[in-house]
Amino acid sequence: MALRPVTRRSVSDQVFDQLVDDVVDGELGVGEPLPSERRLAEVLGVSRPAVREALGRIAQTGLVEVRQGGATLVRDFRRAAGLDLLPRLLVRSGRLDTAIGRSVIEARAEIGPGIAALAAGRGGPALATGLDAVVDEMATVTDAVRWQVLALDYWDLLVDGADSMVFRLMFNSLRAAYEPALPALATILADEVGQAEPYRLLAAAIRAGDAPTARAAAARVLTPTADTLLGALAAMGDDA
Amino acid sequence: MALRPVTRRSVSDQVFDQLVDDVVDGELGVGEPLPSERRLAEVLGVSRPAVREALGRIAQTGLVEVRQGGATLVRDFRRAAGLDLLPRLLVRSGRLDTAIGRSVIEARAEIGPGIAALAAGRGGPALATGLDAVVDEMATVTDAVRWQVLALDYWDLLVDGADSMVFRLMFNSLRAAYEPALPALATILADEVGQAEPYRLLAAAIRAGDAPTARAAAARVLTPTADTLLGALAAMGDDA
DNA sequence: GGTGGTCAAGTGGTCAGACCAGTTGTGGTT
DNA sequence: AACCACAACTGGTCTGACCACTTGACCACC
Repeated sequence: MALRPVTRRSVSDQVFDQLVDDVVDGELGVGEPLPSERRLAEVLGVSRPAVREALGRIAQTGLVEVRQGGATLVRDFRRAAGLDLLPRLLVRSGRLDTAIGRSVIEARAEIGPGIAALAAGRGGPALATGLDAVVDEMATVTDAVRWQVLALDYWDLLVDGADSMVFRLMFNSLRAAYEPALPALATILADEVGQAEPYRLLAAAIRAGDAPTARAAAARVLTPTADTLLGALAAMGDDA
Repeated sequence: MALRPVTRRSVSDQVFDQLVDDVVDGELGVGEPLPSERRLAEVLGVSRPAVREALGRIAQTGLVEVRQGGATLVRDFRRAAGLDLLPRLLVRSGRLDTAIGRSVIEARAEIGPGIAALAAGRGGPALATGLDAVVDEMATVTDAVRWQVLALDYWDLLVDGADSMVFRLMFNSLRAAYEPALPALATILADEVGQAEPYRLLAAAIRAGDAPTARAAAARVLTPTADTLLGALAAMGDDA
């Protein structure tokens, strides 16, 4: 019996979801006005405060622009939204957007080595020891999902070692985007389970404080999985 | 007569600002409960809906966790927040945080070349022509702020050419972070005004579809300004 | 023909007070 | 000691009212 926490969605959460989807899917064109708060409340069968709470969060996301006295206008999220929007773009109405998935994988492969290089210069042996501990556990694991979780833990440590708030926040945003899809990812990447050697080499480069080697080692960690995932995405795209 | 738009801050905006600052500055420790909504409303002299709108946005940012029935708890934003929080971390209570400024500059220098490489593979001559147009204008400009704005326009085009939603959203977040500081940046980088040649070389590499050369050219665009800015930040840090 | 003033209608901003729903701690019961 | 019931919190939602602002139409006036 597999139990999972009950998820309760508040009214304003549901309004938020619905409006975000409408804006992101382009059902509401850029520059067009949203219905008034009162009208939305009436149509959706909720109170105005509930609508307002949702709209306030949507405005913060950069999807709309609200102006007192005037109508609330739809903005171009490609220009105005920040990385926090990524999770909602990646899986849209239950389906994974392959183009966005591709960009996530590319960004991961592009940024990871930079993080490793910074961490090599700043983490020191303490970081390397922590990484090795994770790798030791990875080497013994057989469950594909557990493997992915440990890989995330590994990168979490690495990002800490890079001592960069920007990369930390980027990592958080990216993790939030693909954590929901982690079980699916684990299946696609099942063949990689147990191949801990690249991770160990990266940790060694970190211990040595060798930034260029760490950069290359990180690329060797990331590139194979990136290729596998891009291949899987391409296959999905063909189906659709 | 230099006129600028009047900025009106709503009550819930002010509550939002205040609470974000308190959490980010660590005045409210991680795991600690916030005062109840009713209490906050009373203490701040505003209505409960206003407090709720602010809290909802703060929760979305990942700074707190609200649970019906229980208290609202402070989370560790280093773990939970996304890149959208960056602007509020970079300038905190009017002051620029040098450690975070450093990480922004590092990230820019690290990611820029990757974007250029992607754009070289996807942008084509059309992109290069657009870039050249911006460079042509840069070459004629003498105002330092105007120069920075054009540089941003240049990168905006480049990011479009990379055809990557993740990099686009990252760029938006980073731009949101340092756009407020742009006048100050322009002063520090005044010496770079007019030096458009690196930008032109990058555009040429894009036109040729030569990703490795584009990567190197982007590094040559970014590294000098990064060094200058890091130096300025270090000087600021010494003062404090 | 353009300028500025006036006004009504519609929009978002804020408030007060009430009630529902869920959590937590307390104290009694077994 | 384990369990349970209840009271006193917490956040969630609604209603209806009023304020502040923008918009557009209309109307003088120059």
